[in-house]
Amino acid sequence: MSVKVYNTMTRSKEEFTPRSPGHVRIYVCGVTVYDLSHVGHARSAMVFDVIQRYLRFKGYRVTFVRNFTDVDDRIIRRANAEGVPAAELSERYIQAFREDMAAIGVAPADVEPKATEHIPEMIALIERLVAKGFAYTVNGDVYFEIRRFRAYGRLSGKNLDELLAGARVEVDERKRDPRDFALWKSAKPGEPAWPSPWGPGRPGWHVECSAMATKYLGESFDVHGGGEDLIFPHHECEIAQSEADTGRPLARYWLHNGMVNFGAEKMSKSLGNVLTIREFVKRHAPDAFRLFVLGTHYRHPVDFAEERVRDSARALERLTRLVHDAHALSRDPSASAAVPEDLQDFRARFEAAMDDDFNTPQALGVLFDLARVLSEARDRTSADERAREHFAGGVSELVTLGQVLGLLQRAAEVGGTPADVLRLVEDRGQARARRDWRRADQLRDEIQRLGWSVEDTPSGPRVARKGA
RNA sequence: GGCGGCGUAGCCAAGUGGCCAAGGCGGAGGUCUGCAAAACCUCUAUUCAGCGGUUCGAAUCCGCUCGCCGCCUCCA
Repeated sequence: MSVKVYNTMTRSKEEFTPRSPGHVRIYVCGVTVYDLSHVGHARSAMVFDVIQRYLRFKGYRVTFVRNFTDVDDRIIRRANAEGVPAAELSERYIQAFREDMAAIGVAPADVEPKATEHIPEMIALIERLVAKGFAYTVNGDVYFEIRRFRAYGRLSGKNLDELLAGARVEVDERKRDPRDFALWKSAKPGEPAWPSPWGPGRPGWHVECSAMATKYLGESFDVHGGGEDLIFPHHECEIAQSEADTGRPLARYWLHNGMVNFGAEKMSKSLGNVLTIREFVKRHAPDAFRLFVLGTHYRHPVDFAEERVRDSARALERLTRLVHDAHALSRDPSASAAVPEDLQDFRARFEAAMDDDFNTPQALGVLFDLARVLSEARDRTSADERAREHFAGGVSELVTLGQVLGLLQRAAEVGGTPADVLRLVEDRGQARARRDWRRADQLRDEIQRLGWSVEDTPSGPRVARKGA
């Protein structure tokens, strides 16, 4: 079965075939590191994390690149306000971003290039564009001349004349055309600057991605991704620069994730309606966010709401419980049991959903269908050994498929229960046997204080880490 | 104004020509139970914003109407 992806460039679903058979090269626009990242950034990162995971699951080798924009007006402004060097500020937020990603289970990219470490590549690209007549210099600035590149506007479906008509673009007398964009900005006092053929300055935003993507993935790679708010002008400009330079398509497939809305409006710094990832993980389990995000197709907008995340957390519990129960039943949880024949259909359904432009809501439906079957199977496990094996095999399949979506990672690696907790559980069992309910309830409270929960089931007490 | 998209049960959300319109949350009933909680089982949209059309057949295609959102400016 082959993967189909929706390509923004052609506005249709296309069969996915990487340029090099078996090897997928992906570039995703990362964040500008001038502040803490919010759940909108988290969604984007998570969407491409899942895409990347799925392609690996399908047997592709994947080279995944996600950049950091660490030189930019906002970084400079913020650094000046705080009285620290821009490099120090951006480094702080790169660290924060990495911590946040780890907290929500988003894997690091294979390469995470920073703009400031690729200035020579950018200068070289700009020089080529000047030499080829696509760019011009004015007093230390370099601009890309939009009219020289025929295909400008193709990705975003913009009509060049209408762009001009609507022009809310800053009027800058030095540009030949208001729609031209900066490749190189000359340094003003107090700004970080690098030497260049046009004098000291810094790169424009769009040129970073072109230079870094090409450096790590080649002139023409497979997937270029990012939020849909980057389609114009960012990705449009990247295409113009790179393709003017090489004459080859920068990427074969352009994938864009929908926005996160907060109170019916797009979550965004400029609107001030953001929730940082940091703030979020204080209140919710990471997997609850993942389930929440993946419950909507990646191209659609999603309205963020606490209540909705809590719904996801409840749903998630049903899955993690199955995993914990399988561990409790199995002598050797690391030995993954064979997938029972009657459960093999689920993987096919899961793949069919994911093959269709990464339809995670449908894939989750398959996981919950499997969970229902497993729940019934669990009820029979106390009786016989074969039922236990069947259950264990089914749960291992649930974990395998869940991990493709980045779910159930922690639940699956849950180790033993600490001895002190086990002792309390044991004591409580004895108290219950004596019908000493007061003592039993005291012990339950104590167990909960240690961050664990205990529930009584027909087959004995069930112990679990809270929120896992 | 230009471009793109959305409107499916109380809430969220798949489905985009033809088996009973996935799945989750919530709700109702039941099993289990010292209590509590959980879990498990069953049920929960004759109907897909509205109107008209194409078709043997439409939530799915076409047209119109209403409502909502994104991009066109820094933005994941």
